[in-house]
Amino acid sequence: MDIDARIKRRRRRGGGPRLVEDYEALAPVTHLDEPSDRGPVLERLLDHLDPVFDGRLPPNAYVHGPRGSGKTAVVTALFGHLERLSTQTQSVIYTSTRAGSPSAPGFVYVDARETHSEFAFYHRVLDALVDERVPEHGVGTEEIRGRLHDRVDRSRGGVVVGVDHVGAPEDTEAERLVDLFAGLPSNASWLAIGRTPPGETALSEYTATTVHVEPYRRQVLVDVLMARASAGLARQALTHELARRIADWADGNAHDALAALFVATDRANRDGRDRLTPADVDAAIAEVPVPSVSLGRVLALPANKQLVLRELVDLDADERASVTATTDAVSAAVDLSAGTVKRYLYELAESGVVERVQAEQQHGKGRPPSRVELRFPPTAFRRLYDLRQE
DNA sequence: GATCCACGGGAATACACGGATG
DNA sequence: CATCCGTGTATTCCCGTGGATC
Repeated sequence: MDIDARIKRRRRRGGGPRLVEDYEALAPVTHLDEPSDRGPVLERLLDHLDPVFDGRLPPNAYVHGPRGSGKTAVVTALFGHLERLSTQTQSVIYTSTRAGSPSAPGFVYVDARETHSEFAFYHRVLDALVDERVPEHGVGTEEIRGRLHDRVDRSRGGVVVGVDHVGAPEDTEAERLVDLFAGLPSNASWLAIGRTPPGETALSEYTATTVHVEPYRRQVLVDVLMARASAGLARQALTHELARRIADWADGNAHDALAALFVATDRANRDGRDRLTPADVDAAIAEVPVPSVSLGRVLALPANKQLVLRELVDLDADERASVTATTDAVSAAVDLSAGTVKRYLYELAESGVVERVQAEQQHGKGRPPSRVELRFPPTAFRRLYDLRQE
């Protein structure tokens, strides 16, 4: 680690007791390389991917389960390991055969929250497969798709594309994805991950396998919390008792549990304490909305939308009394036009990041305004956002 | 010069209310 | 009394433009 980072860490804790060893390790959006206690799911995913170990492609698949059940945690970890294995195998083969064509399938993880357009999707997959940088401008979608086909057709093993956070069924999301997947090379198969049960999404009509992920059981969730605490907090900072308290409340949702731990930690840290108290935990639990949108989703938003949210979390009640008032307050602080800020707010409400709550109509004239309420814990967002700006 | 996409801006539509109208 | 209309506000929808990048 370089000296700057060491100094920064010292300054940040200001010589007081060091509660937080590592905010990143503690963050609800971070996934550990070895997720705890998702063994059975891992086994079923490996069963599905088994053909890979004979150099063949598995069929398409759909993984589904409720919020915070560890879908992303297990898939990112698994794909990470497989990709590492794959590149190692490739280099072995590369040195022992004359052709440079790799035989082990590649594994690419794509977060649909960050790749909205067709261009972005193919770009992401191609970028993960090749060493050279893939241009983001000046070249059309078809060109990128063509390059991707070339690259994958040349490989013998093909590629498995994992697409996480695929959307709700009502919109045309499933249709769009099917088209997107149809544009992949023939030597590719996909694994989609979402919350929608298979019967309710057209996606499952194209898959041979579906894997269901169950919510965490209470004791397992306690273990998850304790593992996080030991990765990111000072020793003894989180007691078993408090972890149980969080787990009871979170009801199997690891995201919300970790968010509560994160907020509680922030509170204790601000007060200069070196361990969490029941009051910290209670306050944190009160701050996490139910239902809440995942912080990963918030932090995957375009930069300027996050900027708007960053201002929003610092506004006081009367500045949030209506969309118009909020627009005025935010656009005064930010280099965006009022029109854009307002549109953002409506779009954020549409996607569930914030919620519009209609005011009790008071001043007779006109349609009654609605105020904007957060669907995520503001303390957690504030801290994570600020950390990422450094 | 080509391309993507974030912004900006404005038109169209929805909603609430009170008063006018049949 | 039921319905329509005008006004004012909120919300949704759409698309052209331009910055950034290759």
